[in-house]
Amino acid sequence: MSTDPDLTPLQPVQVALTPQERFNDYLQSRGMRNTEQRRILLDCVFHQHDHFDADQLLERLPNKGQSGYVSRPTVYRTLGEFVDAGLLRKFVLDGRSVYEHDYGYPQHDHLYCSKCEKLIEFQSDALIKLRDDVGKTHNFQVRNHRLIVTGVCDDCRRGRRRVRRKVDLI
Amino acid sequence: MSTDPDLTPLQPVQVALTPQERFNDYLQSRGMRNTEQRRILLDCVFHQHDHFDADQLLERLPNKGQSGYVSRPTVYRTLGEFVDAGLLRKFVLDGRSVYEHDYGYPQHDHLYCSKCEKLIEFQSDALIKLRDDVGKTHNFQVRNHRLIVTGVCDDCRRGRRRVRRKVDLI
DNA sequence: TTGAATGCAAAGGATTTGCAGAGGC
DNA sequence: GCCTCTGCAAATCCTTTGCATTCAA
Repeated sequence: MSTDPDLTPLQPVQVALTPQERFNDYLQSRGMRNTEQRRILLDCVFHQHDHFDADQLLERLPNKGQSGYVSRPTVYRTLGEFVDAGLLRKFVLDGRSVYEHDYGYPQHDHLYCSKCEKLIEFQSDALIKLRDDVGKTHNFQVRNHRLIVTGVCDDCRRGRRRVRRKVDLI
Repeated sequence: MSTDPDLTPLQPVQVALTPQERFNDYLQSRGMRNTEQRRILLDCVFHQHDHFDADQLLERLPNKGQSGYVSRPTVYRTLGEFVDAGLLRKFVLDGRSVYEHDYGYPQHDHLYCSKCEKLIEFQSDALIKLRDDVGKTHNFQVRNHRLIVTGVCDDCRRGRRRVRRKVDLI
């Protein structure tokens, strides 16, 4: 390989269906309904690639009373459905549930900057192998894993001032 | 090495001070006081080597009204102090904060069985190297990491019936 | 038409905080 | 005696739930 894989931005994976199509299949297979709220949330979630929590998703949506509004309980319920449907992955950071694209996106892990709270994605085949090897050694059937490497990112080491966000764009 | 390091139970690390001595140093250096509650909790926490959360620690202590009782807020406050003092490490599992020995115990990671909720420790130098290499590639200053590999443990694969606990002994 | 989904309000669980009294140093 | 620590009660934060109404199929 000529370029370092850890510095190549993660590339989308080839998938047969759009997230919308895949979610429709999921809904139909379970006798669930294709409601306006589910369409709004799916569009919002797949409109940009980033990490977000329920609050941040709510902030991107119209306020109460306006058209396109979705209530907080419905946001929580629907995020759970997206995870079930294999569209999103969820993990916990500083006590909040954080979501990221799963469908159409490769397996990866994160560097987490404790100064600016930015998440940086990286992909490592060696980690997958390591994890599987440890599993074999313990006769443990591996389903998945979650690695978060905490430290200080390049920007913060250089002393750059930047807005501190709860969870940053990549 | 003749034995597989992943199957050798993790061995304590040589340390100069007992946890009690180290915590006393920590308290003195900050002008904090050596109270009975702190002594009770430190003894309880280092009396056995396992993973536990605040509730489980409370369950091991005398009830309200009895001698040796420590209130819930004090348990939470003191666990935070133990983490600050480098005695315990904390991580989040299924929405609860779980604590484990840090002082006098080697860096390690966990296999987490989603059936019986048991935690199995393993140590991997290759993981440390991998994590440091990824950090270098991104000019990211690594402080620490947390890897949890989820799956099904040996016992559960064999279909053994066992009590399902919130967080099991190792 | 009919059962599923929504929004509201309220509950829930884990953890934290304000404060008055207790207790190290 | 001073100032920290504790226990109590209440608050907080994030998330979930019960229920009457709305709405997709």
